[in-house]
Amino acid sequence: MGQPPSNRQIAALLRRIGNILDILGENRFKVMAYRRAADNIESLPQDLADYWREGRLREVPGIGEALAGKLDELLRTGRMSYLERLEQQVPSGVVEMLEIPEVGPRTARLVWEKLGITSIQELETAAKAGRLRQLPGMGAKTEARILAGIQALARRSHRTPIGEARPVAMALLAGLQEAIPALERAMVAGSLRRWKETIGDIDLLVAARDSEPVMEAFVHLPDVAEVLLRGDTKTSIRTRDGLQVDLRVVPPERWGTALQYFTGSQAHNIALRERALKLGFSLSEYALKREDGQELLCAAEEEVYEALGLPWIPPELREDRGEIEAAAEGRLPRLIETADLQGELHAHSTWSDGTASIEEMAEAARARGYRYLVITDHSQSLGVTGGLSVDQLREQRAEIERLNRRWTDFRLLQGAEVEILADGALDYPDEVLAELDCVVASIHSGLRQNREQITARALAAIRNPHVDILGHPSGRLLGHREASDIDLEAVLQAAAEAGTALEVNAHPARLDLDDVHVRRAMELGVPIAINCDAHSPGDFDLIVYGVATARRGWATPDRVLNALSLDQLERWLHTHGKGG
DNA sequence: GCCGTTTTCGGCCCGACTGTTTTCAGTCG
Repeated sequence: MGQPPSNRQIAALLRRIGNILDILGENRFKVMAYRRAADNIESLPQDLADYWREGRLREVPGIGEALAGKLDELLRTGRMSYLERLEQQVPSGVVEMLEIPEVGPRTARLVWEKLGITSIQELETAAKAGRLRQLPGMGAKTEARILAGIQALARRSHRTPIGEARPVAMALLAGLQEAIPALERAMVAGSLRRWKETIGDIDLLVAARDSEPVMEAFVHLPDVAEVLLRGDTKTSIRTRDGLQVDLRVVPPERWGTALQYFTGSQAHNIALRERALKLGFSLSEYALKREDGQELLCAAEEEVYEALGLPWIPPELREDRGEIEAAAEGRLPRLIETADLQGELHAHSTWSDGTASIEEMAEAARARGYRYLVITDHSQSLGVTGGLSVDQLREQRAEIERLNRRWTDFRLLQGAEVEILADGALDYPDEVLAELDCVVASIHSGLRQNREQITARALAAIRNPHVDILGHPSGRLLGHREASDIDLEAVLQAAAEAGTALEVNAHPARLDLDDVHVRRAMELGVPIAINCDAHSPGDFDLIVYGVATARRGWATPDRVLNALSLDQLERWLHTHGKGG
């Protein structure tokens, strides 16, 4: 039997069931149940197949008796007969239509039944020929919206990495503030405020008495390519590079409820509203409403949570992954903050593929208030990066020692980003690694090896007593390269045993470990290092992305290596993995 | 479909915007 399906594949199957049921007009709560289960499975840190093997499927939120039975069949046989039956009832092209913005289950079913349309291609042809407007409840405008939706889908079907979306959002906010200097408050909300690794669309929130001038200024910002909809409280535009941006304007006295609502996530909000109902409130973006209709306004977000008997919950945690329960029980973690960080453990210089000298990198780190910086240039086998030979490594040591005489409040350490070779050996011999202060071991080649091979490489590195940190463990590049097939659960278990740290690479194209595996690292007691993998002084600014990812994984400062003081760090580097 | 500090049955978040509507359906978040 082949490999069990991944969580993502299973989630996709359940979403497919949900979509087909939706088109067939099934009970919407049943549809939602499939989608909710899919979301929950996708955010599990371990393979669902592991839960299944241990008979713990029902422990996953959203999996009840019926779904457990279907998943059991899938994991036993590789098939799900229920889905196969459903697929015979609706052509796959009709299901695909749900991907089109503006097209939902009703529309998909309508064009299928009335016009016999069974693909996005046919839908486009029919729309262009003006045949959709003949359908009941449809007109020329709807037809045009659908056509625009099909084109938008072709232009941008994927989510945008946060590193691309965030600067766009900041520029739009700055543009608004410039156009309306008297703007009371303006903030990013939505998945961007939660620091999700990819962003579907950008949500902006503004407090103002009069929304009209704000909306007017917004649609005339230079980056706006198209106005999708325009109302009193909500306006949506598409930017020139295809990002959708929603702007909402609320009166200042309702800022708290509005910010809470527009920050999401949807799952968090639903859970919060259910809690509100139990307490006799109805919660919306405008107010908490009592059963007698009386409104309780919240100008600050804290007031919303307080009214529901909860402490304020950091946006990074708002995914309905247990944060509401933890808040209710006073168990919210004290999350790591950028200000906790004392140094950087992964930085390159001109000795390999960095753009700045060791001295420039050190001064930049020191200027940020860091107390230490580990220089980790590439090892010899990575030719394209100018990896260092053993001799060069020793020359570099002299340079670092010379520079260190300069400061009393700051220290350079010598490390290396040593390549984990295709056969699992490290790119420097042990006696060379032993001379280094801090060793980051990473995989840059052979990323397409099968699961056993690539996992074995990582495990060998983790168990080498000279290796302190496993760099960017999954090897993914958001939007460019999928994660390798590495078994991260095995990696985390081995790291817990060996006392080796795992990196949370802060580069917004990596964010690797990701949030759910950081969470698992916290459960297992695995230390993490939040690293910029800096190749220039400017890269130190990327730390915010890494800290946010760690926070999304419930990371606390006591588990973060570079939150240690220099003394503590040196002690840790000296003793870990050596039985000390 | 799931789920339970009232419920193993009867609930299941709440509202904006648009278009084609004489009062609402569909989509979205």
